[in-house]
Amino acid sequence: MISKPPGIEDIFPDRVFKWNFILDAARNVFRIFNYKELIVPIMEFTEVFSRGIGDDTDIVSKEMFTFEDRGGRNLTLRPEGTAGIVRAYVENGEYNRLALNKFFYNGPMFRAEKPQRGRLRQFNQLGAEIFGSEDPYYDFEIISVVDSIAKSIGIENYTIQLNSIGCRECRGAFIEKLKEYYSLHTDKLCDDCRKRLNTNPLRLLDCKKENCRALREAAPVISEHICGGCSDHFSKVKMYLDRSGIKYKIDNYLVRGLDYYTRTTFEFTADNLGSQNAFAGGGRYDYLVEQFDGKPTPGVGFAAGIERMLLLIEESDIDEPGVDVYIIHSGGESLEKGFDVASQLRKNDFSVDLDPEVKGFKNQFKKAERANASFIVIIGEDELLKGQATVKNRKTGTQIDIGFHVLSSLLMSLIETQ
RNA sequence: GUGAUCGUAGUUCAAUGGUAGAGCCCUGGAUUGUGGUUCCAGUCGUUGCGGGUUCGAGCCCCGUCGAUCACCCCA
Repeated sequence: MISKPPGIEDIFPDRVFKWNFILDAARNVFRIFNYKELIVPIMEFTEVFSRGIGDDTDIVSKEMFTFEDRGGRNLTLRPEGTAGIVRAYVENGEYNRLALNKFFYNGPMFRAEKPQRGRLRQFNQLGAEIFGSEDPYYDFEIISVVDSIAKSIGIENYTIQLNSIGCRECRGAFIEKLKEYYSLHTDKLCDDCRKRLNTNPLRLLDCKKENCRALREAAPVISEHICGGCSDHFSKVKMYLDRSGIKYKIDNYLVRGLDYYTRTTFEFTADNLGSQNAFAGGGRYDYLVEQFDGKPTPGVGFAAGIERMLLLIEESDIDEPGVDVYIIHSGGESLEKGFDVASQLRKNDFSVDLDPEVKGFKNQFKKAERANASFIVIIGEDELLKGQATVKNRKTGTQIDIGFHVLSSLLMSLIETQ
């Protein structure tokens, strides 16, 4: 038997329904906040990601599905959404059309990681990006959008972790201080952290090893080293959050694994996700557009994992509605009558199902049950003789007889008034 | 990529190295027209795959593939 590759899922209807519930809720939030949908390719030139995300990040250095196409071009299945959107934004000169753009997107992403709970090789994200303003209001707005989506799909018990990692200038100075400090203690660092000291010193703060954690206690703290501009920016973000009643926790050690972030970074975490505890994350990226040779344009955005949100609402009973009518018949003329009713109702936008094969009534009642039908129409020998069909309201159990000539129209009004 | 645990029917799980089984699901019947409760019967297997040890392997050993969880990292 042929199976699917590791870390890739088939999604069957019961999960698809919840999936669409999440997407619909998100789309509604995006509408409320006036974001427009953007659809960009799943494949890009590899350079889009190496330049956008950073060559030294784990994602680029060891997690991308990269291949040569038949023309010898170096392509990669997108590991995240932002880089491709920035590429599209720059390539199409969107900043010449509007000073400010608010986009949202959703779709599959690919990372060649070892799968575990909440971590897949093909996973789906929905996210948004704002281009064209460095106003802290927009940092708040992005967080507020995620918060609204989480609330509207019924996720409870999540925490918003918030940090500012500074801008081009002050971050550089902070990193120097960090390097200075950790260089004095290289003997106590783990192997990974010794490498990080050169490649990505900010990540030193993120290490979970005991020794490294202990060292962190006395390490320079970022909030004390960001410049006045960044500090002011961060205060305003917090002010907006406070005003709108969105609770958050400052986490000076929140460092994200993509190089493009500046100033505000945030994560939405939930306890019951296992060790992959973030279901959304994002932040500001004021230099990313110029890194793609675009006109310098600040930006801020987020991405949320659909499968992880699905894990969080798995227990909630969001049930797919059933069909309006299920038709039970005994073949021959009774099937023909049932067929006519089904056609009539379907033309009028009602949902109907039936099994054309002649089976026992018990079998058909089971199917009506499984289809979660609101009404069951029974057309058998007796009904044909009487010239009336039996209509049963499945929830109340009451049934009435209705003449065939008014059956369709009466059914429709019954469904609408129930 | 590293580590731990685990792979038996569609599914959930049994089976001191000695003939592969049960619940659920599914199909049919008890009930010649009223489903979600009973009762009865039936279908479904190269025990993930490949080697090895043994008179004999689902069970032990090696390899391989896959899954789960954790590390790493992130959504």
